[in-house]
Amino acid sequence: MSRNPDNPYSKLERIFHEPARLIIMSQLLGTVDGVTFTDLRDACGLTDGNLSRHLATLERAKAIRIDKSFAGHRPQTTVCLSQQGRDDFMAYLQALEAVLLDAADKVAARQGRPASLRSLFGPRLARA
Amino acid sequence: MSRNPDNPYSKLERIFHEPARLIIMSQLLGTVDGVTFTDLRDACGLTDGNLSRHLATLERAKAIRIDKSFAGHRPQTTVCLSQQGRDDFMAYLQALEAVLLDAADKVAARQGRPASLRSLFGPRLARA
DNA sequence: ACAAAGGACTTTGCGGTGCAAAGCAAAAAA
DNA sequence: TTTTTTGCTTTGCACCGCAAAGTCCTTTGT
Repeated sequence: MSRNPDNPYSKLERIFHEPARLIIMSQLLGTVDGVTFTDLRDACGLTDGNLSRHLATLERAKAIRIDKSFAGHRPQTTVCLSQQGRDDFMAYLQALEAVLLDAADKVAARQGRPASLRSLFGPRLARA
Repeated sequence: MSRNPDNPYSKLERIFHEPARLIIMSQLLGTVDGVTFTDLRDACGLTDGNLSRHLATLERAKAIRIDKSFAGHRPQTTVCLSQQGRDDFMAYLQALEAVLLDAADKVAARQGRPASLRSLFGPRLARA
């Protein structure tokens, strides 16, 4: 990875390339006003400790904002995607797509047929 | 990730989810008779040490076979995708695709337009 | 009023791993 | 013969994901 850092794989930002953070970011992608800690935990199927740690990591990278307030008398943490986080994550997703297309090409070439994501990965792309 | 292990993200096999191994497997996907250590190293842009370690990991997972022979008087390591490795990696790629589609849906929903991978990630998918 | 239970997180400990640098053995070059 | 190059493997360390434990407050019995 170090010798030619201009391939699509080198753009796979480590910060997002972790399954737990991938799912966190995907959840946040669908929101406008952020999500509470507990909702996010349940939606992602993560343990409290895990989510806490990953959120800290994402906050350090300025991908999210973490607002602490109260709901009634209980503490309530709200997680919100930052604009930079949204932009960076979209860039990461595009890099992922490039990786996928590259692999699809390889398989197609080996089988001597034209590259076709649909026939490689099934009919789901028909929706696009 | 531990609470509901039935989401597409939980299928992102760690063994393949490492950028270096992702590129290694993608390279192998295009081959029939395997690749030499040095060719693979150059194609992937990895250092010797790095490639060696990742190959050992992939071999332990039975994703590849490593054949050692001689070319003339020099040692020559040939790396070959196993059938299981090919199958498992294809499954991983499908999981990746599901993640991508999920994210695309989230973005589309937030913007109030129908899900469309093409418009999210650019025109490259038009080839499919 | 007091104790026990529950909620909302955070911190700790550790096993695993990616990476670069160093090491090694054989062959080719000088 | 000494040096350099080739073709790898091993070592060391710093980082990191994860589960378990801990903290602090609130609510619910009794």
